[in-house]
Amino acid sequence: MSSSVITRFAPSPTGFLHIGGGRTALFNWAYAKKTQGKMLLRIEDTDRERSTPEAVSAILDGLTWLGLDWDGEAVSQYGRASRHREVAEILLARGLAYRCYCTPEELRQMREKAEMEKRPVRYDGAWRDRDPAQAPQGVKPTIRFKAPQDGETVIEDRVMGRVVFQNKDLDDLIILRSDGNPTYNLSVVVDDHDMGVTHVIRGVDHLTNAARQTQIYKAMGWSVPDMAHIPLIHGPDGAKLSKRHGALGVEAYRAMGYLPEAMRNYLARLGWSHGDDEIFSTEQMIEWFDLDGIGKSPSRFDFVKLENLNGHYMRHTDDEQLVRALLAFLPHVAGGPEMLARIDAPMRAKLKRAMPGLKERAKTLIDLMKSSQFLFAQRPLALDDKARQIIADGGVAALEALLPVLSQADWNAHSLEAAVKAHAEATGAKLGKLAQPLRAVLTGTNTSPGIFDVLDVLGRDESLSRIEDGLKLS
RNA sequence: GCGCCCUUCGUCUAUCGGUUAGGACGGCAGCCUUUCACGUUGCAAAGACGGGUUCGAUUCCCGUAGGGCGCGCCA
Repeated sequence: MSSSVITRFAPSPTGFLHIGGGRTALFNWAYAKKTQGKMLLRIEDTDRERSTPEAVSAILDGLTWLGLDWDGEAVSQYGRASRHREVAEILLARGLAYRCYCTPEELRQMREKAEMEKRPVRYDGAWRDRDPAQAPQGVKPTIRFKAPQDGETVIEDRVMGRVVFQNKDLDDLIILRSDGNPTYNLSVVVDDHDMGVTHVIRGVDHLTNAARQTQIYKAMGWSVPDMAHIPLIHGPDGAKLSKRHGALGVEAYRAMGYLPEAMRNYLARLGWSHGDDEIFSTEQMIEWFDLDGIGKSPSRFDFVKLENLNGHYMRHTDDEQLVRALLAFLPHVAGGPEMLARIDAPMRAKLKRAMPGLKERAKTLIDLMKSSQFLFAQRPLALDDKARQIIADGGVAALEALLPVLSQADWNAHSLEAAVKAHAEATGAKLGKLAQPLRAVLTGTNTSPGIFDVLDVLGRDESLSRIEDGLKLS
């Protein structure tokens, strides 16, 4: 009994994997995992004009980065064209399809006329019942599906519910182009059937196609898979996703410093819910995932929330893993390779030791990259405006007093803190008045991890030298 | 224009006829504090509108408005 679930992700390789596609893939993947079924990957490359191998690898990379895998080899839809043609011929032979000799130009005029007269834009079925003997010379025909003209086509959608289309609103679509290549709606049906797909999970933009595809399934006598049409993701302003918003390839999210596990969590929560649960591991998501939990309304992409979630994942990632994530991330971001070049073994060790303080303050890997700069900085440090202000604001005196205190202390965060606090008490100085000047000369900025951790990680020699550099500034 | 779909705090959402309409992000205020964060406490914030059905509607039905998707020899 092989009643197990088979889903598929079927992107067309005309560009990168955008965020909506990523979520569709995630849902297909999660559902397959949840049911211990399979998720297949099929590249819908029947449009030879627009499909590119670069796009195929971009999509594969994107999926891989997101942590989504698929069963078996990615299937090229174009590679199955002869089977699609075969099915078109079967339909033709059974009288369920016919040759249409309209030229593209004629069709264009038909559409324009309909639009001008404010009539529905549909193929008029000119060749549906016409004698093929009347075929004009020199026109290569297309093959059109002979769609039912009466009654209705019903889709029992797992997300949208029961959706009814009147057959009179659906015209005879072309299933085989005049050049002999199949079109999308035919290919999808044939492939999903042949590949044993049991559940089709895709964007609502395919809802109308679902009706036409259902008609083809029925014409072939094939059983129709379960369908789940998920709502689209809009930009933050509610409008369509644009380049400025979320219509970025998933690799752009990688370059923005988001962790794949955070992306998975965020994307899952966008349109799908399991009660009030907000943060869950991928394992938990798989366990909980179900088509019933998918909402019907479109959602907006919210970078702020993504950032918050990402920050949560960063804080909860262990130091060694985060160092690795950062190192793996650097090649993908501007300035990253240069930074990577400076990270030798001792520097990597420092980075890891500083990580607990660093990750507490970072929402993205970009933040981490920036906030760890002080570790790599070459003496004498360039101070930013705020750091200069602190030095100018009585910072020099504080540093002068602190220098002997520090140089006599044991060099670890605990002892250094004790020494500085004792000094503060003895002199009546506020700790902040001592910590900020130290932060300024040690990091060149006014924000950093806890100052005693900074001293510790930097080490005695480097720290004292940076302080002395600072004293020379005045 | 035609067809289909959608509509709860600013955003993501819970609710599957009876709740003070809950949670999360963000916002505001406080606490914590060596900066920034983190953490923590509290506050403000929603059922598009109009009709039904019902003892009772956010929830079911109809309409209106708004939004989205589709209408290719693209996928």
